[in-house]
Amino acid sequence: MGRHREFDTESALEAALSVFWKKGYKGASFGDLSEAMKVARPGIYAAFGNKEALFLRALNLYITKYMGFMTEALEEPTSFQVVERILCGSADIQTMISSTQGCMGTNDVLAGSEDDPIKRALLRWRAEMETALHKRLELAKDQGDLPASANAGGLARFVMTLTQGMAVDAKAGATRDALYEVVDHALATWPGRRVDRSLVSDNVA
Amino acid sequence: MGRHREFDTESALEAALSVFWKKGYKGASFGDLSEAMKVARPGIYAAFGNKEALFLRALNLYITKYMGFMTEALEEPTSFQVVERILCGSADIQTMISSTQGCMGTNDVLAGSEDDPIKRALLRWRAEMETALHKRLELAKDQGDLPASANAGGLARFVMTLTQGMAVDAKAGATRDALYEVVDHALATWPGRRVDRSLVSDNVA
DNA sequence: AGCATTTTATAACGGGCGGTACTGAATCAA
DNA sequence: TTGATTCAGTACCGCCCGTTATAAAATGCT
Repeated sequence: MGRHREFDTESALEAALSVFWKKGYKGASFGDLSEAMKVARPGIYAAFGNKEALFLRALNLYITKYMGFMTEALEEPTSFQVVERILCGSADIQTMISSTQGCMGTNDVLAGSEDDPIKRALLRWRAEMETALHKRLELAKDQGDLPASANAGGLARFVMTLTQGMAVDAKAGATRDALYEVVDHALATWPGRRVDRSLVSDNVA
Repeated sequence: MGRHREFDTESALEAALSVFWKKGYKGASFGDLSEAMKVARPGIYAAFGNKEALFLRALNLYITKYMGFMTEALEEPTSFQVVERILCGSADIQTMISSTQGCMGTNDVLAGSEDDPIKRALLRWRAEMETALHKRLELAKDQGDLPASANAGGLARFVMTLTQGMAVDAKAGATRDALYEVVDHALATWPGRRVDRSLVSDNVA
C-alpha cells in the first residue's frame, strides 16, 4: 500500500554516479544531485539515505559497471596482455565521456581527511585491485611468463601508480591518444609482446 | 608610521603552505590557517588578501622551496640521471613529512571546477615542467644519449604521469620504499644506467 | 467511500564557510 | 602630548551546505 515511487532508482543512481564522477564527493552538492537525478532532496534521502551512503552506492555501481574490465583483464593468458588491458582500459574510461573526467576511484583520494569512510572505501578497492594483480603476476612467474627475478609486487604497484597518474592527466584534460603514448612506453618496457590498441579500446560498455 | 606587524610574514606563509599541502585548498579552512599561522583572520587578509591569493603565494613558495630539484634535475648530464633525479626526488618529497602528504601541485588538480584559477595555476606549472623535460629529452636525442627513434614527448609525459601517480600513492599512505620500487621499474626500462639511490635521496633541503 | 500509508514538494533549520565592521592598542610625526 | 595611522582581536554577516519537519497528493486495503 501507499503511494508508488515515481522515479527509477537505478537510473537515478546512474545520474548520481555521473555527478560524483565529474565533481567529486565534496564538489557535488545536493542541488547538483537533485537536478541530475530529477528527484527532490527528501526523495534521495528516502531512497538512498545519507550523501555518504549515496556515494558508496554510486561507487559500487561504478566498480561493477566501469571497473569490471580490470578483474576481467586478470584472466588474460599472459602478464603482458593483462597489463595492456588494464592500462588501455583505464585510458579509455578516463577519457570516454568528456575530457577532464578521470577516475572516480582516484578523484576523491587526494581530498578528505585521513579517516574519512569515503577515502577508506576508495583505498580498500585500490588495495584489493593491487593485490589481485600482484597475485596474477606471481602466477605469471610460476608459469615462466615473467622471469623469476621479477619483482611482482613492485610491478603491480607500478601499474597501479601509472593508472592513477593517467587519471590525474585525464582530469587535467589529456586526450586518449596522449594517455596511449604513456601506455605505449610502459608496455614497451614489459617483458612480452607489443601493444595492440584495437584489442582493448572497445571493452568499455 | 602606524603600528608594526607583530608576526613574520614569511614564517606565516610557510605555516599556510603546510596546511594547504596537507589539507588541500578547499579542505583548509580559515580556522586551520589562522591557528597554524598564529595570525587572526583579519591579519591574514591584510597581509595576503584573499584565500585564493594566499594559496597562490603559498604555491609559489612550494615551487621554489620544494620543486626546485626538478629544474635542477634537467641539468644532469644524461637523460637517465635527469629522470632518476626527478622520480626519486618526487618520491622523497611526497613522503618526507608525514605519510599521506603527497604533492601540493597534484592534490588540488582532481578537485575544483574546470575554470578554477587555482586549478589553472597548478596545471600551468605542470605543463611548463613537462615541456621543459620534453625539450631536455629532445636535447638528449640530439646528443645521442637517447635513440633517435625515441618519442621524447611521450617519455616526458610518462615521467610526469608517474610522478602524479606516486603523489596519489603517497597520499594514500605509501612509504618511500614502496615508491622506490615503482621508480626502480621505471628506471630499469630507461635506456641508460641503473638507479643509485644514494645519489638523490638527500637532495630535498 | 474512507482510512492508513507512502511518496512528493516546499520550505525551513543548524552549522560551517569566506569575508568584514568595529573597537582597542601600538607606533611615529609634529 | 597630541593626533593621525596602522595593526590586533572579537564578533558578526551573508551564503551555501547537508539534513529534516511539514503538509499535500497519490495509492491500496477494507
